[in-house]
Amino acid sequence: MELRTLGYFVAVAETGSVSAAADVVHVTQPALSRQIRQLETELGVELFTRAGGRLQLSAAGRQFLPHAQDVLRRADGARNAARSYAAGRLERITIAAPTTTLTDVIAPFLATLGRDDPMPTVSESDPREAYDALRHGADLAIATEPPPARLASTALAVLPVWAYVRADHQWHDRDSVRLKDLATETVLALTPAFKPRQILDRAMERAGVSPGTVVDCSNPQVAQALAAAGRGAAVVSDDPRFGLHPLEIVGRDGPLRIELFAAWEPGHHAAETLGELAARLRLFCVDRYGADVAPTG
Amino acid sequence: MELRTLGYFVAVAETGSVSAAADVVHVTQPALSRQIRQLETELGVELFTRAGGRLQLSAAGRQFLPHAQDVLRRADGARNAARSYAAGRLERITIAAPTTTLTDVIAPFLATLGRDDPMPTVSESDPREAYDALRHGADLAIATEPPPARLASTALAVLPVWAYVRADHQWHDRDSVRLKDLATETVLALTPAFKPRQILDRAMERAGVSPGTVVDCSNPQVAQALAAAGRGAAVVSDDPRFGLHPLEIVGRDGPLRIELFAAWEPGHHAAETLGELAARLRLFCVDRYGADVAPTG
DNA sequence: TCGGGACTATGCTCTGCAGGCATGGAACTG
DNA sequence: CAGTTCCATGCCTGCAGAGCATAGTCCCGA
Repeated sequence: MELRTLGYFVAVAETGSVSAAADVVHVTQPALSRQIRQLETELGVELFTRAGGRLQLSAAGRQFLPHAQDVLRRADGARNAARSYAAGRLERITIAAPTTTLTDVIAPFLATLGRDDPMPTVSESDPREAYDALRHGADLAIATEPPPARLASTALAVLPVWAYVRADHQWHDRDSVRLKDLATETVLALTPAFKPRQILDRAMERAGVSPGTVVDCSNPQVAQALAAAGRGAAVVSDDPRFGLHPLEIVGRDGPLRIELFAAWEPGHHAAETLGELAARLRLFCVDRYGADVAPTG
Repeated sequence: MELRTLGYFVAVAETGSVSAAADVVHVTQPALSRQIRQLETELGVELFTRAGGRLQLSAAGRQFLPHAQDVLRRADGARNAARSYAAGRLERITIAAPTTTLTDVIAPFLATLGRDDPMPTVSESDPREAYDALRHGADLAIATEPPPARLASTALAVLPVWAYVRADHQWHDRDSVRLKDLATETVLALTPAFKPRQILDRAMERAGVSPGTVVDCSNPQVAQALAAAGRGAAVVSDDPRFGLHPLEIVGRDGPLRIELFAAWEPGHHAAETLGELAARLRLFCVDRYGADVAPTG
C-alpha cells in the first residue's frame, strides 16, 4: 500500500470506472486495473464488486474510501508543509532562554504574537548552554553571553541589575546605590549560576570592594521576598514585586548591566523569519524597558 | 513521496542515524542514504544537516517529522480498517427504509445501539426501490415487499394497518372495524405511493367493497391530524398521535397487515454482522409491537 | 600525530515491478 | 446481431530501488 496506490483507488472509486480513472491519474487502463487488484489482494478485502463487466464500489470499499482519502489529504498537507518550509516559513518555533528571561521578557513577548506567527514553544535552558540548545531542537536562543561568531544574532537589550529595597528603607529616596555602599547592607544575591550574581561578583572584584553579608537565594522571587521582609537588598534583574523600590547599582564602569542576545543558526531554513522575530523582540524590549537598548546589530 | 519513503525518514529521524535506521527498516545503509536525499530533493527541503559526517535533523526536518508521523499513523489506521473489514467488521452502516418505518421503527431501534455497534446512517428510500438501494450505498434495506430471493433477508414484523378515529367517534368503544363499515366513513388515506394505501386498496378490491369518500393525504401525520379534527378515519401504519383511538381493519382474509422485511447482499463483507443486526431489529419489533411477529426466518 | 572505528556518500550492477501495448471476453444498446 | 464500452490478461520494456564494494570524513584515543 503506497500513496500512489491509494490515489488510484480513490480515483477509481470517485470516477466509478477504471477507464475514466486511468485518464485522471495518467496511466493506462490495464495498469490501473492491475494495481487495484493488487491493492485488494494486499489488503485482503474486495474493494469493488465485478458485476457484469463493470466495477462497483463494494460495501467494504465504501468504508475504506474515507480512510484512503484521509491519508491522501494528510500526505498533501505534509507536502505543502514541506513546500512552506522551503519558502522559509516556520509553523512552530522553539525558543530557548534562561528562566528569568523566559518569564520577564519572552512570555510577555509571546503574548504579542499574532495568528500568522509561528506557534511558540519555550524551553528553559541553562544560560551557559543556551546556544547549544540550537543544536538540540531550539530555533532561537536567548542568552546573556555574547553569541559565538558562527551564529546569526541580534543584541536585544541592556537591562539594569537592580538592587531592590523595601519602600521604608533608608535608600528609599535614592535612584541608585554605589557598590561600596551596597556592601554595607545585607545583599540578597542569587546563586552563582545566575548571571546577575556573576555580574555583581565581577563588578565588586573590579572595584576592589569586598562584599559584606551575602545571602545566596536560589531564585529571584525568594530574593525579592526577603527584601520585602526587610532582610536586605535583593540584587536581581527581574521586574520588581511586592512594591519594592528599585536602585541602579553603580560600579567602577557605571551602572551594573546585563546584556541580552538572540541567536540562531544562519543555515536555518527560516533564518530570515527568525531574524525578523528577533528584531521584533528587540523593539518589544525597547517599549518595555525604555531606551536601554544596545545599538549593535 | 511514498509511504515507504516517509517511513524511512521517520526511522532515520527517530534513530538519529542512517546506519541505525537501516537496521530498523531492513534495507542497507546506502539505499537508505539515497532515499533520504531523494526525498529532500523532491520536497525541496533539507531535512537533515550533514555536519561532520553525521546526520542531524534540521529545523525543517523537525517541523516535518510530525507531519510524516501523522501520515504514517493514518495509513496504519487505514490498513487496520481494511483488516477489520476483511474480518467482517462494520464501522458504519447505512440503512435504507421508507419514511414511516424510519421514524417509527428504525429511529427508536438506533437509539438502542451501543458503542461497539457500527455508526448508523439512514437513507430514506421509496418503498419499491429499497432493495435497489443496496446497490447504491445501503448496507441494510428495510421494506414492506418480500425481498427477492438473491438477497439474504429476515422477516421483521407484521404490523397492523390501523384506522384511527377521534376518541368521541361512534366507534370509540370498538377494537376493530370491518372494511365495508369503513367504507361508510370518510377515509383519510395516504397517497397510493404508500404501502398502507396499497394494502387498503387491494383488500377493498378483494372484498368487493367499493370505497366511499377517500381523501388522499401525502403524509401520515396529516392524515392523523385530520382524523383528530373529526374529519374521518385515518388509515395508516404509524404509531397513534393526538390521542386517536386505534381500530384494526378486518377484511375478507382477516385484519389488514403490513409486513416488514430486512434484506442485505449475501456477498456483503459483513453479511454476518448484518444478519445479527437484523435479528436484533426483529426482537426489537417484538418488544415494541407485541407478538405480531412473523415466524419466517 | 597517527591509526582505527563509526558513519555517510557514491559508483556500479542487478532485479523486480510498474506501466505500456495488444488483445480477449463480457455485458449493455440499438 | 453488430457495435460500443469496459475490464482482464499476456507479453515486453524501462526504471527505480536495493545490494555490494569502496571512498571520504570526522572523532577519539593511544
